[in-house]
Amino acid sequence: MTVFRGASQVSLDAKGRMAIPTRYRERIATRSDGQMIVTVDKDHCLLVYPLPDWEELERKLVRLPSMNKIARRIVRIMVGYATEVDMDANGRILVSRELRDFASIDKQAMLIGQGNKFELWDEEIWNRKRDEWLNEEDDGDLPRDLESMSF
Amino acid sequence: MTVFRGASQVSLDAKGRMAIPTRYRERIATRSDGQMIVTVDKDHCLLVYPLPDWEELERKLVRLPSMNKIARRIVRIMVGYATEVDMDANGRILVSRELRDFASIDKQAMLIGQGNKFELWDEEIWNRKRDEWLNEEDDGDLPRDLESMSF
DNA sequence: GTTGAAAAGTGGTAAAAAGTGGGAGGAAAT
DNA sequence: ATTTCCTCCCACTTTTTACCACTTTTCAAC
Repeated sequence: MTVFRGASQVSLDAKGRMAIPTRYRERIATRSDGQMIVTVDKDHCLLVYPLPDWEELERKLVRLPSMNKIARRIVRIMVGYATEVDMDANGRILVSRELRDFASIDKQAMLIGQGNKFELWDEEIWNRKRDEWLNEEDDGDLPRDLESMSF
Repeated sequence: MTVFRGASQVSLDAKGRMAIPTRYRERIATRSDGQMIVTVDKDHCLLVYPLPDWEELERKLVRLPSMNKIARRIVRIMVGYATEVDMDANGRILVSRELRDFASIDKQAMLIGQGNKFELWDEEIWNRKRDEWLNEEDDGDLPRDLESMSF
């Protein structure tokens, strides 16, 4: 299965409409007839899934043990904010005000391909976080597999 | 398998197009029909892979433990920026604005052969860093294998 | 050393594709 | 019933991309 990858600068218009970069459109149209789910992430960005991929994840989420506090919270938030959107004739999706507010997305955003989904960040926040992450990476424990990996 | 080696000064035009040095072209055309992936490195340069080599690495990356923060970040950034490019009829690839911005690449750059991939640096930054690296004292621990190696 | 030919580098252009904004029609709410 | 909000569609603008053409360099032969 092909994966989504790559970073694109995207802009949202006054109505909250966002154009999906062309290189992804055909894949999305094929996979889910343009139907996607947008929800929130604990890092305060948004997540964008083709509908079937979301459904698969959702099935796993709702099966998590209800007694576990952390699991409950994640499920509550992710399922709670999950919003179905459709690509319009111009390849745009409408991102609701609630979701935009959650992620502090105004006009300029970054759409980041992450395998079976996208992350959507306010552009400024993305750039700042990215540089933080790159600078922090030198300390802390690396997973064994990563330590021995050559890029 | 042949490896990429050697440093080449390359220039990008106003559109971000960069000519791959001729000596590499045939190898790339053979290996991946001209398809390559450009992504970012934590040292703020770009990495350029023939598509199959990238895919192999990507498979390893996405298998890293999701719960590990550092691994998550590296994957997020490397996959997040990975952009597919094709050599055009003149042996050039188009480096997107996002990637050029990340690595501060303007007109003049250095393409550094590094085995199965290339590094791409802004020329000025490369020259400065290179001198820094050469002047740095040999402090810190060397890997065992390096200590005992004779050049 | 000079000339010629071929290959590589570089920039431009035109057609096509994508991005963007606006408005009309309809639904929902008050 | 009127107003507001949404959604879908249309049209215009901008960007992208593929192709072409010209310049420069390289290499070889004389």
